Amino acid sequence: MIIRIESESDIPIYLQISNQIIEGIARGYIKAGQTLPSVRSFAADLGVNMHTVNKSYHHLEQKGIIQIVPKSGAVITSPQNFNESTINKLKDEYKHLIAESLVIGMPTTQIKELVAALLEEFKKSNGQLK
Amino acid sequence: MIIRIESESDIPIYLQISNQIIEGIARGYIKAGQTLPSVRSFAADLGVNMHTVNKSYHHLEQKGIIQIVPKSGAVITSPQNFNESTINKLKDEYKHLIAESLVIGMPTTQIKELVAALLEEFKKSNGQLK
DNA sequence: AAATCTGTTCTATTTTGTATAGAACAAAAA
DNA sequence: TTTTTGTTCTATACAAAATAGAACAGATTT
Repeated sequence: MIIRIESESDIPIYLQISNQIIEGIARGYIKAGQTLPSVRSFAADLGVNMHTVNKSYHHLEQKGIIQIVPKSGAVITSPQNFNESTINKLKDEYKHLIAESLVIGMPTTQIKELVAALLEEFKKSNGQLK
Repeated sequence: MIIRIESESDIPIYLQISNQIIEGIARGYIKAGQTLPSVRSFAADLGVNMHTVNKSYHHLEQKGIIQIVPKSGAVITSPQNFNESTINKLKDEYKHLIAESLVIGMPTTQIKELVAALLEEFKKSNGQLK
């Protein structure tokens, strides 16, 4: 799995890492039970600081996406027992994203089509999706 | 239109204001051609600094959602001629949001239903939606 | 015409977030 | 036993966010 860091981006590096890991899981490049690289080796690969990768991992753990085993590694968790607040935050993000789409003039049909197309794209990469 | 600021939130105040204005437009509470409150009066109402509201307005102007007329006011623009980068950023946000939803185990049907339900909710508030 | 209100611009300070750096610790793995 | 692991600590540097006060010039209201 390839991760690209854009230093010019307005998105913090630790979030760029988190987001691309999430996409990698959704696409099936990494699967539940597998382990992420150590913070030191990953940082060396990406050319960033160890603490930046560490922050990214803890960000993913807070979302319930990975589990950090002290002195061992970061393991992708199975999609289960995720907390309510994570789901509510996601729903709020959907609400705001749809609101903005409507405001800039996207028709409802186009929004539905965009979502359906993206879901198809992920399904294409990851056959195990429900 | 009522706007609530949560000081505990990790979302910056100026973004909370922007987001709720966008939702207000999507819901039809404010319509194209109408004017937003002055930065000073709005700031007084919300209990925040004038410059924070000013930042929010300029953020909305950059998105093409309002037009700031110097020495006059901030006017809601009609949904037209939006730049490509705004749309591409939106699509990227949809992609990441859907990826995260899939990772925490939401079935594709549930994602589609959530989007459809939110679209219905906005339609219910705003009859003029396409 | 005068007073008020408007967004703008400027300096200034405080707080928080981001990113890097280096060092040390204790436990797990090789 | 040596290496690797995540963790913790101090430290620095920079940027973003939020507040504050003042002043300006144009628009609006009285």
